[in-house]
Amino acid sequence: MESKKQETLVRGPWHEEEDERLVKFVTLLGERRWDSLATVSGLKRSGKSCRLRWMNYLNPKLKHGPMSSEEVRIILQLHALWGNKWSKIARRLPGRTDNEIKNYWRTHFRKKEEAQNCDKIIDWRGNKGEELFHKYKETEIMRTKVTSQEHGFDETVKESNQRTMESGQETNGGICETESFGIMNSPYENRISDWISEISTDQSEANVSEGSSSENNINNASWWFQETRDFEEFSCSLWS
DNA sequence: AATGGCCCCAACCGCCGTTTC
DNA sequence: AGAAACGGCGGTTGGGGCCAT
Repeated sequence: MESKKQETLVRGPWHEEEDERLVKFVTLLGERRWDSLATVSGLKRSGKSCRLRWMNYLNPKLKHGPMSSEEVRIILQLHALWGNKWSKIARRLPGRTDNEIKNYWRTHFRKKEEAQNCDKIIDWRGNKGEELFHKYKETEIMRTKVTSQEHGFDETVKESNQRTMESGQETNGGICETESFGIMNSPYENRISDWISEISTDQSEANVSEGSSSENNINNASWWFQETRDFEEFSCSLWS
């Protein structure tokens, strides 16, 4: 039974229609119970796969674009503090995913660290690579002093930023300011927004236009949907 | 123009902790 | 209380695209 279910699952890259459908159902049902969502949506994907696609790509809160030097600085500092705790680091970088940060780190820093044994880094982006990496190593040393993780992070970064300011180097004064990063208004985000507005303005159309299986899926969804929360609440939790 | 190597990143895997029944 | 389902996490892989030759 389980193996038969596995056989029918689609794997590999997502197609546009799948993305649209996933966005539609996440908007409707919320970011939870991914297995149920996968079943109900009619997507031949595992719940895990749906969750991953949403979390790493489709979520409109995500930024899509190159890392800013400020983000890179934060990644370096936090990696020095926490090591490969990508999800933890990602929580400090609104709009960035653990996967993205992990990939970024591996691409830009891991080899350099290995190759140069932490002593020096080439100017990887034609701007403050060496300075950033120096700060990273500084912070890494400071990590050894940290006893409480959460407390340690806050205090260490404050100290680090304080020192940076005192030495007259450029800073924005702290990690909290990443909250103010703007979401890039890419064509991609516009498309997502379009899909979402389509959903919220014409949900009934989905029942009619998407064929009988989808109709059943949406009908199946409604009972579960009503059991949990109303649409307003979902909207708030998702998009605010 | 062909091709081989490298880089980047989306997606998958396996494990583990948490939640639900 | 315990089993099953679910969700989160870090590591790994595979393929597409770019670039040098």
